[in-house]
Amino acid sequence: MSESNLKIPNLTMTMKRTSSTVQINNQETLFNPINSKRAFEAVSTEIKKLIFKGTLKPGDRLPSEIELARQFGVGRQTIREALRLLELSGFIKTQKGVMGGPIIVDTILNTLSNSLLDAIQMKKITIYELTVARVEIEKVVLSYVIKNAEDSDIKILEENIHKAKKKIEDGIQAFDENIQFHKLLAKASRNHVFTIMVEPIMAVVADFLSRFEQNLEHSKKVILAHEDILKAITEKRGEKAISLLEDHLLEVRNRLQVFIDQSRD
Amino acid sequence: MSESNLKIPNLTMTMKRTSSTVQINNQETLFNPINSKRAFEAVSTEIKKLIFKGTLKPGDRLPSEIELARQFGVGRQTIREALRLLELSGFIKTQKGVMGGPIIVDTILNTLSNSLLDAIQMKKITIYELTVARVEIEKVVLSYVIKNAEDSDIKILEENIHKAKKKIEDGIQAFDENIQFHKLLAKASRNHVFTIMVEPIMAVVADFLSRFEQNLEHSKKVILAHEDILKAITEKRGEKAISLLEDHLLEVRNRLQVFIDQSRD
DNA sequence: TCACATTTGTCCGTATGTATC
DNA sequence: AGATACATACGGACAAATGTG
Repeated sequence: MSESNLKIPNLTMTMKRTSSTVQINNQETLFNPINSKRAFEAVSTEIKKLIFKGTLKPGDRLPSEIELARQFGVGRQTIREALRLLELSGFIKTQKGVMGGPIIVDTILNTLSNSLLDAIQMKKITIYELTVARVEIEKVVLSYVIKNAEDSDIKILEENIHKAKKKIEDGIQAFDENIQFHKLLAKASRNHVFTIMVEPIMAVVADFLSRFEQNLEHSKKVILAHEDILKAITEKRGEKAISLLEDHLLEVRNRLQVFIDQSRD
Repeated sequence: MSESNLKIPNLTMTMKRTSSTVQINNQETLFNPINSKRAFEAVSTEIKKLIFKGTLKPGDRLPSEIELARQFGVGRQTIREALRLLELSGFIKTQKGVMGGPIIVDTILNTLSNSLLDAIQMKKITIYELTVARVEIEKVVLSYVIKNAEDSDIKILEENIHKAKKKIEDGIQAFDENIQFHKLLAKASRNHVFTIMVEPIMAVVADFLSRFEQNLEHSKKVILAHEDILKAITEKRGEKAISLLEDHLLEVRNRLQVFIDQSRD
């Protein structure tokens, strides 16, 4: 399949001080400006650059560790540590075996969700904060859905509801579909920033909601709320849609209240 | 200072299948349930557990790599790869030298912002999308600033403006301070989720703005806008503040119009 | 200032397991 | 089934940084 006699461009250790991509460290970040970049960081950054530039795309195979070590002019351990960074950041996965090696993927949003969970476990973020932010962001998202959504988006949302209803008819809960609905809404806003922000939040919300014993009645209720919202969207009744969404989200928030109370302070 | 004759509890390779932390894989994650956990992942998970449990707290020093390798019954390379995961996740930093070693820190929120930045760069988000999202998110943020900001937050914002003004008087642009103002606003919302979201957005905005030749006149204008906004905040005039912010951001957006036109489609 | 010990950073060689052909 | 190519992992070695006496 994917050709992989890739030559990492002429970076054979051109990396002395890769003028790092956009930095966040403007100020007071108690971090690394002192620590001259380590080799594995430089390698990781170089590969990331190639991915950002589009030279490397999901599905592409990187050369094997040994070959990477040769091309970058570093040892294998360095390459391995660089790959660990890329893997944890959601840029690559590794496959063992003969046609294996590092493969470019795009699972950054998963990565984000996991980090969010870590942050919650470390109590740096409370579920209260998260749900508050969720409501606000989704309200904004919805206003852009009404502005920007195309027929295809509406169709996808309708399919989501349809699938959910079918499950209910079969006596199965539609948990995943109901979470998915909100992610699809974000996509329908046609703004990737919103998509990126909503995805990990919904993953965490799903994680917490899944700890309740769900029941069919509730699933059904959620679907009906989604249906109403979608209807208001198609009718371009913006304010109606937003108020429906708000009601819906506040109800979900109440169901999470147990967790919220636990984490509020 | 920090004692570090820590003995990692009796985990001398008890890790066969550490029942992985909270999972997110609800759906379509094409991921790892098959792949039996690798040694460095197991080590990483064990150490993370100790951090979550509170056994290890920020400031604590972990044993040296060699000692960790001994205690876990694995090689040093495995320990190093585990440390890379923990480092990138914001749980530890490493210091060289005699009193060095892995040290527990808590920079998870930074990690989150960095991941968001990766996602933004990966999705090839247009400046148009970015500025649209920025305006909306900052408006929400500001409404929470007015609700939640404490005197200390206001003070910090005032200091920011003061510092910026001083720079202008000295004939120096106050670029960083003017970017910082928006990050500080996010912090003053007292919702960490907003803080995390605004950070990468401002990083990208700063990156684009820095490509213009800035001038003192403009810097000054920006500071005055910030000052007006802050004044409206302290006077609890919410709507006024928001409309001022909106004007300000739209003006910035106009300055970016060149790029926006280029990237709009 | 100058050794000295400690610890990360890095390289190399080797062995093993595993997936593919 | 056997050969191949790859990740995974171990151990030894040395350089570089850093704090101590």
